[in-house]
Amino acid sequence: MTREHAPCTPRSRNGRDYFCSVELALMMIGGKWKPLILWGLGTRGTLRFGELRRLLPAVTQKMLTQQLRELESDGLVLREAYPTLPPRVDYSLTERGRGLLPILESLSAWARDVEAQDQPGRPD
Amino acid sequence: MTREHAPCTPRSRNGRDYFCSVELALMMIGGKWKPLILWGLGTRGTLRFGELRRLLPAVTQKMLTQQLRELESDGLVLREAYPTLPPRVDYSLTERGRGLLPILESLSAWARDVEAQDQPGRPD
DNA sequence: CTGTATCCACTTTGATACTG
DNA sequence: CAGTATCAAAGTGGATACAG
Repeated sequence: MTREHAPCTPRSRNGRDYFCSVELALMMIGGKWKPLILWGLGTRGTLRFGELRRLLPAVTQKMLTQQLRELESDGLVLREAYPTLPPRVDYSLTERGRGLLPILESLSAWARDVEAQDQPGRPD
Repeated sequence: MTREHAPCTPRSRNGRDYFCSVELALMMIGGKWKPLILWGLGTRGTLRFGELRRLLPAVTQKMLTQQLRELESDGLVLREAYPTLPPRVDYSLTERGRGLLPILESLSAWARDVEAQDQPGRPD
């Protein structure tokens, strides 16, 4: 690590301040349910709102809507609404969102190592 | 993405529930100032408490102590206290903490792409 | 079916003062 | 120097009811 990869200059996005790019990334994926949502959309592809709800029963409707809105406004998730009756809304990952998946997998692998170290003899 | 890399089985750590390993990782690095602290220790090596304070002036003393305690109890940061007068405490990354650095760099690179796309003509 | 709106509990963060 | 204690402010999440 000879170069400075993440300059710590104060910046701001949507009114929230941050100092390094890692913080920005965490602002976008750090919501309580966002990793789960991203993972769901990443592994299953396009999902309707109701399908997401059934996939993540622990998430209340309010939070699911809210987190999806934030993911959408950060350009990670694409929302496509069809003004039919009853209404139908499809959610999927954008290119930007898909670019995050390999990193989430690395994070996941790292965390699974941590779990394995903390609880030896319970490899899965 | 043909395999399921992060099984979404409910688990718990320190009394907090989570469902996938990515969430666990976010629990450990998702604190408001943790990325900054990890980055500081990653790029500068061992730092005393006061050096960290000067490096991160925006972080209050209370928060710095608190986040360091959590990083320590998650095994990411090593705390070495010398009972001298005045007291002296050194902080550094553990092996586990260092394992996170390449991933933080990927996250950082991804976020800088996002910044570049959002604000064309301001590459840095 | 896919949302909003409201209210409340809980948690997190900050400001300030004090200590070994 | 490196904290701890306390209180107040702000943010977050959940339950419930209602709407197009």
